[in-house]
Amino acid sequence: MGVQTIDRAVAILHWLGNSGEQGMRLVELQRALGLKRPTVHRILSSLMEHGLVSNDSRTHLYRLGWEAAVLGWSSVPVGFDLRETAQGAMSRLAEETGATVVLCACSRRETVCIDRKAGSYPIKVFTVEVGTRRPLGVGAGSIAALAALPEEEADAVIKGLMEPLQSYPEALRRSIVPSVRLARKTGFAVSDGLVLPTVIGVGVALRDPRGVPIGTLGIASFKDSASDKRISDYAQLLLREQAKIERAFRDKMMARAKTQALAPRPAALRHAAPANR
Amino acid sequence: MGVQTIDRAVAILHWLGNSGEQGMRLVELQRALGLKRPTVHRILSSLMEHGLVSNDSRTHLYRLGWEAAVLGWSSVPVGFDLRETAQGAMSRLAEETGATVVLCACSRRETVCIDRKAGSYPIKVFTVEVGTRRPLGVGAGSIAALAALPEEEADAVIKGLMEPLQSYPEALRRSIVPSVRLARKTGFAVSDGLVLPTVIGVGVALRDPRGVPIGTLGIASFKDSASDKRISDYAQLLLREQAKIERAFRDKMMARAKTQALAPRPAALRHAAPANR
DNA sequence: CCTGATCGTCCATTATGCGGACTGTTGCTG
DNA sequence: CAGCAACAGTCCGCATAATGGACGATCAGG
Repeated sequence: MGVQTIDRAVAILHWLGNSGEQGMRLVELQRALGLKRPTVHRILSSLMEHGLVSNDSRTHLYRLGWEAAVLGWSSVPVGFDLRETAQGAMSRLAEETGATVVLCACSRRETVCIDRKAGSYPIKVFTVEVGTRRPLGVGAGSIAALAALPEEEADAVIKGLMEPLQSYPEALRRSIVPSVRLARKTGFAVSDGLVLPTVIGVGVALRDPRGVPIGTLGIASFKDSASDKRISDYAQLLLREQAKIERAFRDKMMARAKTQALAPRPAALRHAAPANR
Repeated sequence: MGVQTIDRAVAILHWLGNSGEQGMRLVELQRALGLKRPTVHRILSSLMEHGLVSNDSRTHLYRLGWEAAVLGWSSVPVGFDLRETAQGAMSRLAEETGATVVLCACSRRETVCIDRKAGSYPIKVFTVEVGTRRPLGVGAGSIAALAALPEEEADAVIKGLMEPLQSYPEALRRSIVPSVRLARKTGFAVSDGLVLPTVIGVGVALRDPRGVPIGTLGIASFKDSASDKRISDYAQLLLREQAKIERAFRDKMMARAKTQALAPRPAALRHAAPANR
């Protein structure tokens, strides 16, 4: 089905994204992928030639490169940038709660952290870095995203999730089904110390105009005597911002639909050429 | 050197980015790449499986997919998002001039449009869409980027540029060297009807804290009796915003350097795994 | 209903990518 | 500072995985 080399290259890109600014060494990647060193090295070299991967020649650490960012920017139609659209929400939430706000994008059966904002509260909760990938089901926002799927689809996804969740505690795995059920009713999800013992998280899903979850918005704070009380406050704030963001997407889409009306279908050849060799 | 399949996959991604929302048909890609149809189709299928490419099943048009955006977001350390950082500048410029503002990212020997904002002026200049790739040398910002390179490097790049610029008018090619020289003195560049006859553009380079050009900011408007006079006004505004953006990057980098101080080097294996089969 | 365009799939061939084995480099340790 | 261990990078013969010619399917227009 897939093309072996591309599958491997994409896997490498995912791992490097997940490693964030820290980066990864060649052997780490080798072990992670279960491939031989020369193979990984060759693919990395190729990706580096294209700028998708960069390599700190001092430390030999590999990271995602500038071209990965460029590819992303050039793929997002003006106004549909999730990170940008959620900017205001993130600032307001960090300001109002003082806690840590996390924005993730849904990526197949995972979520990827794409932005993070720390509030003023002196003890920061930094459970995830930008780039971190985690299977759906891990974290409050993630649960909310599952709850936003059509019930059958969610069940199917959850079934397939048990394997990647192997490395997480069983308590987390067992909590998914009931948590999702609850989130379907309330519209938000809570993760009470399941991912990290002392951390409590509240999250909502962000849906595109068709209702498909494309991201999550969450607030993380330390568990203490007052945290139970805070949960509902956080949830209210999150639901408010969720509405704003989703409306922004709807509006953008409407505006777009108007200017396009009925676009020409067959489309003759374009000429201006990307100069890749 | 490179891995054939990866080279081809990246070339496809570049072409699809360049085609923007319009998308491309299979045969167009086939012709563009000079490959056989089954080959292109197989690579496309693989990229689709990974979500990097999407396919409108009604029109059979291929476009960049959601995962391309996700990859981009997850690759950009918080605060170093060019598109986001330039947001304010784009709005102010569009507001103040009423003209069309264009933001590009430098990508090897090309520039890629990554954002666009139309001012209030009733006749819009839409020469480029988000995603459009053009060789360096085409457009005012592009010239400014060349001028921001060390002189020797710029000369080398310009030399290698003549081939991809084949499809552009000779007047444009001949204007590059003198335009770059001028831009080196003034700090901005002007493209007077060279890309499109009736359009005049002014642009500046955006440099990272090391001085390397990573993007361009430009203003495009129609040529008329007053346009000569407007050029210097536009240039002043652009230089102002250039300073702001570059300072923002410098500040972000400083802040980052502080929190990191001396990061641990060897870095043990991380466990949390991206679940790509 | 035919013609001419495109999209998608099959499968034999072979060029392409794979990985075992070697060399070079870095940094720890006694 | 010699000696070792762990890692980065390169070479090249072999076989596997990608290639592309050929075929069938689909759709639009005349």
